[in-house]
Amino acid sequence: MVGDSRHMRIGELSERTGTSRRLLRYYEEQGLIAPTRSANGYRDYDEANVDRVAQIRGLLDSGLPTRIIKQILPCLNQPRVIHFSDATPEMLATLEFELDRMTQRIRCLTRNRDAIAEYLAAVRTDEGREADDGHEAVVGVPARA
Amino acid sequence: MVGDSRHMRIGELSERTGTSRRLLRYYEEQGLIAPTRSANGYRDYDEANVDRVAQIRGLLDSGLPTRIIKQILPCLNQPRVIHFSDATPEMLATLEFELDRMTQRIRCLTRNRDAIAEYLAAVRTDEGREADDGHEAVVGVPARA
DNA sequence: ATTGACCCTCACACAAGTGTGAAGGTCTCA
DNA sequence: TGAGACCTTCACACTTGTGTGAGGGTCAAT
Repeated sequence: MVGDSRHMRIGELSERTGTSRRLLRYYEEQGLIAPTRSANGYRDYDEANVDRVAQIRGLLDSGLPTRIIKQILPCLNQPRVIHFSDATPEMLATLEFELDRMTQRIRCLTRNRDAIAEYLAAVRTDEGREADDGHEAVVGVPARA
Repeated sequence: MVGDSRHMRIGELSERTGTSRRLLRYYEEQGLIAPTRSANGYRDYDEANVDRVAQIRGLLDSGLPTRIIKQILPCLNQPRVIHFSDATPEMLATLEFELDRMTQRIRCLTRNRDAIAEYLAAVRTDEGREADDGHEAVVGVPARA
């Protein structure tokens, strides 16, 4: 199957991903997406770019810089298939390093999220009563940077 | 127990947390830490600030801006005890909102981390063989922003 | 042929997090 | 009393991700 060729210009991609045109161009400039160009200079995106952009946004929001996202994206190809032939040793090292960092981030976020969840639960339990005194609840602890 | 009063100046805290003095002052300016001052103008930090700073760094690295960290830190007090009396409704709303965002971040990071882990595993399995052709492996999908 | 809705590039601007350094105060030790 | 190692504030500067707008093409519909 040669795939459906549902193409679009920057405006549509912008609307479908909730991302400003400016940012789509920026991501391109950073090498995160590579739309083709139509006869007139217009950028031409295909369906796969929708997920791609969502992925980029998610990673950016999680604190990864474009520089890193650019490096890990090739391992996360659209048809959910890995094509590796271009796996240099440095590349793999970077990947392992980032894997670790991501795991740390996840731990830190989880710990703090759980702490907040507990806090909210405690406050809600306490609702109605006047809480003018100190109450107790166990809270998480930071991650080692 | 009135707690051990192991105090220190900015230089020591900097070394113990691996954070530049500049940043410690910046975090203070942003209201994330509030050292007291000695008779001379020197900042005076106590032991609890070590964990505090680690926590701040972790959250920052996870993509949370100081503005948000400032809001959630009060719920994450040092003796791992929650003192709530200052829980305004807006505050709780913000907290719930951020809780959601953190959960999304965690999902996105986890998904992508797992994808990278699988990629690495696949590459390693393949090690030695000449991989000049496309190989296959299932990969994760982005998070909805 | 003009209008309107697209697209293009370029560039200035801004907030956040961080580095760096100047100009100067404090304290300890020889 | 001077040197050295701290500390202070202030300020300029860089990078990243983002907004905004100027100046200008393309294209379809009227």
